[in-house]
Amino acid sequence: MELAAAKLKFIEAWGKLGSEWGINRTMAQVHALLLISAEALTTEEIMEQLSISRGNANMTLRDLIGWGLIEKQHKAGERKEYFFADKDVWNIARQVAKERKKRELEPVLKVLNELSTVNGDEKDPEFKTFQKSIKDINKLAGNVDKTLETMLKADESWFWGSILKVFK
Amino acid sequence: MELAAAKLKFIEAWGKLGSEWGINRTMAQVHALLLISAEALTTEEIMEQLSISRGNANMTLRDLIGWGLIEKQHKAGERKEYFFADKDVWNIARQVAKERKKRELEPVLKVLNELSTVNGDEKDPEFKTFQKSIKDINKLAGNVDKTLETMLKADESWFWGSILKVFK
DNA sequence: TTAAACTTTCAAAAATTATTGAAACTTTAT
DNA sequence: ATAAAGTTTCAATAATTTTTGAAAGTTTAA
Repeated sequence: MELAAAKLKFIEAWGKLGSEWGINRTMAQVHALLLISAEALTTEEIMEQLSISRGNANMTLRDLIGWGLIEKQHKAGERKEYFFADKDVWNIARQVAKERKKRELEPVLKVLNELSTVNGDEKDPEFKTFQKSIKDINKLAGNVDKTLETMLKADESWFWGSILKVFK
Repeated sequence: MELAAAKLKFIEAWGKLGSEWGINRTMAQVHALLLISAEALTTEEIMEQLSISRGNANMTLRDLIGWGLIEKQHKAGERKEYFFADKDVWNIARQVAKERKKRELEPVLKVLNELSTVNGDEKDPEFKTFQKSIKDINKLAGNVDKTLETMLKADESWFWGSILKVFK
């Protein structure tokens, strides 16, 4: 396979994975494009390579900056803005984990904690079932949260080394 | 808060989380409803409690069975089908992990492996960048895959015990 | 059989989400 | 000042995803 074809295939696969996990397809594709580009790209170049409009490109780039996955770059003597992606895959994973934890896991943990204080008739099977499910989900979510917390601070080789060694 | 209000709140929160993670909101809500119900419910009851149509309820229940999260139950001397959810939260987590691994992670790993065999000019920065990103993502995805593989076979307390002990 | 009870299907409609593109805005150089 | 270069906004449109509901299908009991 040619490099050009391989790039397209990667961009497509990354976009599909993103959309399956609740990340806008275009956003995942722009990220993929920048991730495999040696050079920073302009909005024009991104628009052209992915056949998307200026408005879409602009909003998507803004979102990616908001996710901490790409940055603007200014080249000396040039008006245009260039964009480049952090190429460190472990940083990317941590950044995504950090944002999704904050935006999605934490609000749910908050609700679960509220719901675990609800009290009712201990003899009512409906109440008991509710209480147990909430408690169990809360425990699981708490463990996920702690693991993510560790991941956010950890060095890649230490993190996987520790996990995979235990699991052998 | 009343049990009834708490149930609604949980169903809403679970639906929202699902939709943020690429799972149809209604499917997550039906799952939530069955998870906190002590008794198995009929299609009628689910339709009524969530205000959804018969067609939607039927398709969603079929999907949930496909994900291995709920089962049909037949009560002696009754025509109607009842549905109930596995209440073991660790089983649920493993079942979701298993399905998403199969449906989403594995196809991506396949593409990444193909892409890591692409060859090109070792002096071309574009090629080098592509190659390195693919290699790094592949390694990360492989580690995630191994961890999920362990999780699928593991007992809950052993799994979290091992992880959280290492992380202290 | 047949008819009532129940389940499934799927084309059409509704709802949601993503994208466009042109106008407004900002910055820089002269 | 002003005009060119570049960026941002957002209402309108398009694409996608979800839901409906009625018809077709199935099962059971009499």
